[in-house]
Amino acid sequence: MMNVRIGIVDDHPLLIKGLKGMLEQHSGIEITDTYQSGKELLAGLKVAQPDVLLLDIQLQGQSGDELMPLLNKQYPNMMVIALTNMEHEYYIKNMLQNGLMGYVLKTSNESVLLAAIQAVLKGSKYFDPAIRKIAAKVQSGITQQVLLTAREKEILQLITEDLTSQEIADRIFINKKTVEAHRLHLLQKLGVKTSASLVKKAIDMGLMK
Amino acid sequence: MMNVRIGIVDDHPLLIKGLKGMLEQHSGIEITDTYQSGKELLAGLKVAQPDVLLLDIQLQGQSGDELMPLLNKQYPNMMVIALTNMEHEYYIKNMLQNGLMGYVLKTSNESVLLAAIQAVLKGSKYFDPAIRKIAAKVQSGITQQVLLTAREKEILQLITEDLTSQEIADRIFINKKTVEAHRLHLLQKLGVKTSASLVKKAIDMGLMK
DNA sequence: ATTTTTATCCCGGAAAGCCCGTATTCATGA
DNA sequence: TCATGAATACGGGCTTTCCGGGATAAAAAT
Repeated sequence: MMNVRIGIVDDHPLLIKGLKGMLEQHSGIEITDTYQSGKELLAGLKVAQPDVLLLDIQLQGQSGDELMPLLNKQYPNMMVIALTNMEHEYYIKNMLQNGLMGYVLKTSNESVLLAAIQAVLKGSKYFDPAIRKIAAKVQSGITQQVLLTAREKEILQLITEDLTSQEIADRIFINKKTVEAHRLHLLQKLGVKTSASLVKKAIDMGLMK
Repeated sequence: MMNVRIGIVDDHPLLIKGLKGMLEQHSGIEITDTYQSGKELLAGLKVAQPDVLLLDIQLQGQSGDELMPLLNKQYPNMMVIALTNMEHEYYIKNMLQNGLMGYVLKTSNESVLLAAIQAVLKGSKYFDPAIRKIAAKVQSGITQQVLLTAREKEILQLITEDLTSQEIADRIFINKKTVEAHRLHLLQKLGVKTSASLVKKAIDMGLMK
């Protein structure tokens, strides 16, 4: 394998340490930087950029899919591979639209990760076998992605925090009827008829933690 | 450190491989077995038992907190340390009641894990600093465990499946008012006032996946 | 430049959920 | 055995959500 400098972003030090030890046994691979948060990453990249970045999505603070647009814009030559447990269409689509080159699940083994690294170095995209079906669907544009507006996400969050529409309205200074309209749109977008199953479905789809 | 044989149960091969490489750099530590599922674990333990078992909770198939009672009964001399992201009281309590000796979060670093291993080898319990407050609360018996009846769990499940009280009533042949009574008890037990946040809380507490 | 879409906001009425009761059954242990 | 509590079941009354409308302004597409 050609010489490659790799960066790792993950909030699990145990995983970083393990991954580092593992990857460095391969000649040509060098782990140049590891970061435990988005903040650390952004600071570190100003100093030096790796060729390939392994990026977890679930990070405390700024999440991977919030970071991705920034990375794509500021460091377009850095190949980013998502290394995560999130296998929801929502994230795969979001990340791909922002220049992600590879997607590897943490449940995969070493050979998959190495294959992904080699692929993106050649400029090709790489998807974990376990998510190829979803990735193909997403890339073909067949999916009609459920996209929530900022306001809808905000309402959804407050709904899970045990607030009624009236309480939400008071909190964010809009009419109660408007909150109910947002609720209706949430129900329609996720294809359910009760707020209870809305929450379940949103969690299942990865729209919220 | 004294000689110790360690087993690891986790469905992330990357983490296992990394952890193994990391721990084996310490003299006296030997990783004798690694398992990717509860099934593999139970089969493997029949052949040989490690001194310390690092057990993830979120496993596909049988989860760690389902395995724990079995392990405690069949292999009481094996010291089990939970190595997981789950930091909910529900799990900590459940696991501790079934003989768990240590609880380490995956967001911790190497030294915490080593400290946990050393502690349990001496027969003491060890908790990750990040969860000591919760652990103390659980051990002191202050918490009153939320216990749902079979009927309540059944209703809760149907609520998340997008059914109204009337539909649930029709499905299981009871009066709509009775369903609403169960709903009320669910709300009271979990300390919320809407079904939407009930679902969120139930998931957070691990009462359902 | 003008259509089309999207996000946000508002109303009225029907449906469902929430909260106060009470009743019956059943298991437990004083 | 009889008291206690817990689980299940049901009713009335009030609140909230749900769902049919529709309006407006901003952004995107043509």
